[in-house]
Amino acid sequence: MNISEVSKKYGVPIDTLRYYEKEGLIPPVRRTESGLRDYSEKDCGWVEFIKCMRSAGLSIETLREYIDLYQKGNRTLLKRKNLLIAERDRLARRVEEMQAILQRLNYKIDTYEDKIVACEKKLLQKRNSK
Amino acid sequence: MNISEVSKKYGVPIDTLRYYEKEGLIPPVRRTESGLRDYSEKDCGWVEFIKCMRSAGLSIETLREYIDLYQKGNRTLLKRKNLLIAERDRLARRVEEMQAILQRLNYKIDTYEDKIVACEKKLLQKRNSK
DNA sequence: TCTTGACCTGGAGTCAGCTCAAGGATTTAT
DNA sequence: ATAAATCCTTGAGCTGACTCCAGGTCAAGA
Repeated sequence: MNISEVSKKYGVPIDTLRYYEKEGLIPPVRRTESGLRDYSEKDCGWVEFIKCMRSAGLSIETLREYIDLYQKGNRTLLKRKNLLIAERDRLARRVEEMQAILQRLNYKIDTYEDKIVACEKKLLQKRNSK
Repeated sequence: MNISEVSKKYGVPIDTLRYYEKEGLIPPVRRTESGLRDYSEKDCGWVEFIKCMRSAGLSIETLREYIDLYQKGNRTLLKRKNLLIAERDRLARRVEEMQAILQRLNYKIDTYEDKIVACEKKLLQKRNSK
């Protein structure tokens, strides 16, 4: 699979794919004889994983670290797990925070309803009193 | 309340407070005779609101727009409500996405448990066969 | 064969959102 | 009364994460 196919398949810009690889977020992709990237299934898996984790807010730095550990093989399993746990916990806290803010927004929207009704009433009264 | 008190109270850096005001995220704060900012209760309320909304990911631009509408008075009530609804919907989608990724991370962590157990077993077998 | 489009690299540019620095006025503690 | 801390403004600098550009190579259709 060439780079533009991967780009289309996962909705990640070509420049970003190259950037991720350069930054070590994706293990080096195999090349054709002439030097063009040829993504394997596994490479695609990485692209999808990185896209997903980035969208959850994991930093480039964190993901680089994870891939780095991955490339060192089995002896980093525990470290990788702990990294994932730390990120999961961070994400969980973030989600809770956002849910609370969601509540707050909902409440605020409700009070806007009331304000708008009150405001219309006032306008109506004004009109009637003319 | 002076700027450093507000900064401490809400955990927003002084520079950021000035930046928010300059960018119109907070209505202009009243000054003392000599030009120092003197935050009212209401100003503090804005600071808290902006801090909260920023932490939920609302953009500077969006918040500027909201404060802008607010300062135009009652005739923008509906617009403000609609803005809040749009942001709430965006946030809700975001939260759902993040929950899904949380699931995925949890699953991945579980499989790491298994891998680690399998790996330890293998090591043990090696040691015994020596 | 020629040309057009996709790919390559290295490095510069961009954007949001702060954060810091310089130079000067004001307030507060001694 | 004076030194130290805090405030002010303007404008530059920084960080993370891309995104674009120039200049060159490669591949596939007319």
